[in-house]
Amino acid sequence: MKKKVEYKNYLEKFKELLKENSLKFTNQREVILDAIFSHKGHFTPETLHRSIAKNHKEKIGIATIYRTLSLLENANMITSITFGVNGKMYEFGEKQHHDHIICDRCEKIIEFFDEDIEKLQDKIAKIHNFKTTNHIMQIHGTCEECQNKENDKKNV
Amino acid sequence: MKKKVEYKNYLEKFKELLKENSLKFTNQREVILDAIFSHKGHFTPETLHRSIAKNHKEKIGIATIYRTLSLLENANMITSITFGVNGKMYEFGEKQHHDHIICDRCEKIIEFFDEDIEKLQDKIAKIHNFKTTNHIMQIHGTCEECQNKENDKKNV
DNA sequence: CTTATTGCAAACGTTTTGCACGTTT
DNA sequence: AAACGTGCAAAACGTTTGCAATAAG
Repeated sequence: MKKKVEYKNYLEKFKELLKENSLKFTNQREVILDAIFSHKGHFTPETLHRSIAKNHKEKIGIATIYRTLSLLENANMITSITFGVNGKMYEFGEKQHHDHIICDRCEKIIEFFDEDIEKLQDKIAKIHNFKTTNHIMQIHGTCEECQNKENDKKNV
Repeated sequence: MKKKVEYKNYLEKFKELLKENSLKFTNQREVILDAIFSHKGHFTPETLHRSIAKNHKEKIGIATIYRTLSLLENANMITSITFGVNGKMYEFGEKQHHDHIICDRCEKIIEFFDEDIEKLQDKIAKIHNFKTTNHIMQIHGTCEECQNKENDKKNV
């Protein structure tokens, strides 16, 4: 029940966004919004596209996916993160800002938030007279699981 | 004079790297190394390529640039940073680890280092039993200069 | 003379775009 | 009806790769 209500809000917000900009509420946009909402965690335009192809009868072109994702990102309803050189990842937005720990072996993503780091970032921006719009912080390495796997191999 | 000596060290280090891996010291590689060294600040494979085309008579294929950059990055002689989705940036390596403040208007890059942030990152990695290989931290926003430009416009 | 390296062009994966057609307002 | 959105295929972008020719060890 709770989820239903949340989605309604999300959808309402989206509709307002469209109205404010004289954009149109189309079936495709609704399907994409729904798919984003029900997609747990992180997704790429590709995974979203596949997930829609699987779970909805409507076939939506990849170009429309890209266009809608940009729209939503600009409206701060989703957030994007860039890792390497191969594409962007998105995540359902609106939640509290957080940063990422990324396992380069299994590509697992762990989210974290640290008040002190946030404060230090603000301090540094201030020192340089910088007006911050956002920041990126990623810790790359090997997660516990993958470390264990590596050790197992060595001990054979 | 100081620079000359530094470059010699850099070149020596590169030659050792090659020898250790039974790789060859080619003219192209020397030119690329030189170009990287004399390139102030940050560069992309493209800018490096153009700079070589301009300042050296030898024409070097873009593929060779990419291959050499990977080589140098793996050997930790240069470092790469990824911003958006449009390609990598490199910087002359070996120097102390640092992070970046990026102006999204004029694309200026300011480097900074903060001991406390580093410590906090280690702390967080430890909490999650993560073995860190490196981390990325970027503050995005508008630099002082660009803020002033914007204000000027408003006050016309 | 063996092995690595190069340049080229083709392939790659992701993202963007032009355009004729469809849909929302 | 006007304006915006769509799907498609083609283009664009940075990057990687296969290959035959070339250069270094």
